[in-house]
Amino acid sequence: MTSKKRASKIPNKPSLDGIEDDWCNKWEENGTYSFDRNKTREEIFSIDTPPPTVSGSLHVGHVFSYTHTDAIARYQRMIGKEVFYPMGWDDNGLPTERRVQNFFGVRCDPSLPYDPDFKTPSDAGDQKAIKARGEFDISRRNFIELCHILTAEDEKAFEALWRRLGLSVDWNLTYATIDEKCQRVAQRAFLKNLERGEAYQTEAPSLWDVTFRTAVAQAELEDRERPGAYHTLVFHTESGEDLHIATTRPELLPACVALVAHPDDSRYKNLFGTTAFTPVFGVEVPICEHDLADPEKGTGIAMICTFGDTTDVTWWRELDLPVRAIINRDGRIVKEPPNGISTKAGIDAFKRLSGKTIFSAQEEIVLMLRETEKLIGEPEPITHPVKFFEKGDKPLEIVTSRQWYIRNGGRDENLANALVDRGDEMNWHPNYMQTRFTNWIEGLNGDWLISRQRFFGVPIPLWYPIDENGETLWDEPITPSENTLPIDPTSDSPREFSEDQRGKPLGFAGDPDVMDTWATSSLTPQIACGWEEDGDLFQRTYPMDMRPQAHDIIRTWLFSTVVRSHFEADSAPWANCTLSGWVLDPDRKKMSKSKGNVVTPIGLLEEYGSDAVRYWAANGRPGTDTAFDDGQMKIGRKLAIKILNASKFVLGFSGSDDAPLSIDNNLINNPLDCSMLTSLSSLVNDTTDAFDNFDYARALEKTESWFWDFTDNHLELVKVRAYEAEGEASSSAQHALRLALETLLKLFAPFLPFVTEEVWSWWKEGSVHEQEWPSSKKLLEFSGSTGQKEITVVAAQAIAEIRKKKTEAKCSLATPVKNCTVIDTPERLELLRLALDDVSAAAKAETMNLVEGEEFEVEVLLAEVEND
RNA sequence: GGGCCGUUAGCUCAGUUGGCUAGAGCGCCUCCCUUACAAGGAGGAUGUCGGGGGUUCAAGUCCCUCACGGCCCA
Repeated sequence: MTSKKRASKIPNKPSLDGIEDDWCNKWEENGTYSFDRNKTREEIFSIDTPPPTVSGSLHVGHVFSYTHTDAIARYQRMIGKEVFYPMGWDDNGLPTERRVQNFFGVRCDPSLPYDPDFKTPSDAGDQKAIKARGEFDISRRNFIELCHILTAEDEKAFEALWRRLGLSVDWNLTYATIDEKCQRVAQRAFLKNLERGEAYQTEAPSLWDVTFRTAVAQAELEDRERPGAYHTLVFHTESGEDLHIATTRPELLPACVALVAHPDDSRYKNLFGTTAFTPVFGVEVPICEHDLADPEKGTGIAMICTFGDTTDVTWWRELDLPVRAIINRDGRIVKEPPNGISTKAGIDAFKRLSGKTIFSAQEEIVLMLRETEKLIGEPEPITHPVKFFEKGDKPLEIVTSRQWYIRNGGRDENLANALVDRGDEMNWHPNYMQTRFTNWIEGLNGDWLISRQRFFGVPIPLWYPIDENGETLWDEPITPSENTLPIDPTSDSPREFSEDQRGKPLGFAGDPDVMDTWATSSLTPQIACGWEEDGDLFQRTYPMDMRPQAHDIIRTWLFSTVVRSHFEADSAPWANCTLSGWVLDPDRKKMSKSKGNVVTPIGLLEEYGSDAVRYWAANGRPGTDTAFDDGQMKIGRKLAIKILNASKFVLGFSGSDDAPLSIDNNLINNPLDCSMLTSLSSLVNDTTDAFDNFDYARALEKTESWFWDFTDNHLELVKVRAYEAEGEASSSAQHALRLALETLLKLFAPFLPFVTEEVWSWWKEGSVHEQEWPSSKKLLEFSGSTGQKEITVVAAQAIAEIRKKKTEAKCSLATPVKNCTVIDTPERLELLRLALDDVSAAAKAETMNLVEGEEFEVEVLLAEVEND
């Protein structure tokens, strides 16, 4: 435990300035956080970091939750685990695509051939110039190349921020979800899903965003309150009576395939099984019963259209109704009337709608209903929830199209139960978060739609044969062999064909779609651990030990990752799921760019220092939302400075410059010193338990509290004795202080990696982050039999009381005490007696009297008071 | 409408299987330049533990209920 370093390494005026750059560089040079893949599975702690979306900007929420993970990573490293801690970038997906379009002023046209001579637009980033020239079209491959150019820049900025924050990531293990390896993994996993029947395609109604022209999955939906209006339409029953139907979407009247009411609704019971005729179009539709019909809504009887909302889809499926689709993928009414509309009046009426947007179609149909007097009264305005794509700004439509799905239990109870059970294989921190996972699975009502009609993503790795009539045979996909992955079916051709057969009769067609981003990012454990790429690494790291994330992605990312591991490995992907909360602004609203309340992390790191920001973050309890509070960062900075100063003090007793700052346990024999170490030993116990339970916040809180008590009381009490140049009593104080400091630096290291490393470097070799976590058992051994924990408590109370008397007398704490009398129980006096010299010295008391009594009380006769 | 979480000092939050007089920091007030620290230190005041009911010798903690806030989903 000796060190060759000298006390002269300790700066005169310790400072936090610049320590981030210094230590980031040294950690990189020394490979402090590099992963040693020769360790066995038992020795390794593997962390599945959810890759942040690189085209967005990092915000304090990222800093918050990634700090939590890093604290745990550092703890695991110190208890001897080889930490596998890779970082990824999620650059795959729509946000990147949009950014690339805007930044370079280009649009992707997947039908264009790849242009190998394409040059990056010279006016990239110049919005004015781009606006002047307008966007131009490029091929998918060229577009993706531009995506790579832009995300590479983003990744550099992200990495710099993470390094500055002090994440102990091994930066040699970085991946990006659009890189070649990730594409290969995603395509391989898809092909395996396909082979096992876990992936399938079907022509089905799916939610469609007309702006982005893409299908949208259930997990990407959000409800937004929108104004609407109930229009009351007049249908006719087969016996010629009027039937009033309230609808918010009269423009879908030509898509009406049935009417529906609740089975118990006495108003309509006698109509079930009969038919009615739609107004204007005169189409005969059945009147059905279904318990999803709400007797309270409108007139209690609703029209079912293909498709107005997801309830329509349910009714259509369960009541086995025909399809009369009238909305195309642009969100306009189709040209030709759907089957069922056969009268001349009906066809003429439909012509007035075709080609119109939803909005103008509604105006037109209202006009027609008025003309035929089939609209009762005025539309009644209401506010109701409407489904949106979370990134979109027009209501979703439901269109029927051919899409790929992966089974997720939404249509298969056995699978759903199996996935719920996977939740039991994992430890959830905090525990109650598992309920959200279970509830989400139980609430699913469809499989996972993974095809996206976008460009920047992993292509669905399939081709389809074209028959002699030029019809594409969608049901007979051609799969690539695994060793050719990744492929792009729009530019690569299947091995049985040549490129000139693309799109021709008896040739082939490539699947034009890409996979949902989650279809790749749900595979991060497979990607990071080298599934089917590096079997040796895989068996050392998978299933992973830990996966952190914010609680809002339980239903998306967490869930889909469990689905993929369930299929691919028949296991849960991780042993532990940790959930972090959100950073809220002071009004308790979620911080977000659109609200303009986002603070840039780099500014915070520069203003308060990385340790201070980490301190704030680490105070956020697992799973608990935390208000953004720069006051906490100021406190964190204060704590870091206090650590510097206290360390300087503790290490400043070495006397002559060439005395090594050693720790010799045998020299620690003073009862107060031993008592302090006993107390420290139980702190180590508490923090170790907290960390083992992934409760970093508790570990920090306990350590911090103990540390402040240590500086306020113990340092003050032993100060005089420690200053004595020589002697046994002085040595005991000095060596105990050093042992306490060494221990504290280790306890703080997961939270404040910079300041602890700085102090460590003053007197020790190596990195504090590579040290062994303190052992409470060893500390107990060092403190020996005299280490009664209460001595330090009693002594601290006595000195605190004396300080209080001095303060009440408005005297300096340096004021000498003529006589001090402590009244207390015999047991406590016995303990105090063991530290009496230190208490007396710290109080500057000439004489100390100990008097037995019932209650603790201190009487102080101050020297100056006597003189007055 | 359902699920989950929260409500403790002016503010931000601790308070683990129920157990001494409910705590910390910030802010506020008073004092102190003391040989680690004035970007510091010492001390002080501050509570209907959201409301109501129940279980218990004992409830901030357990149960019921209501209110408010947040998130997720219908």
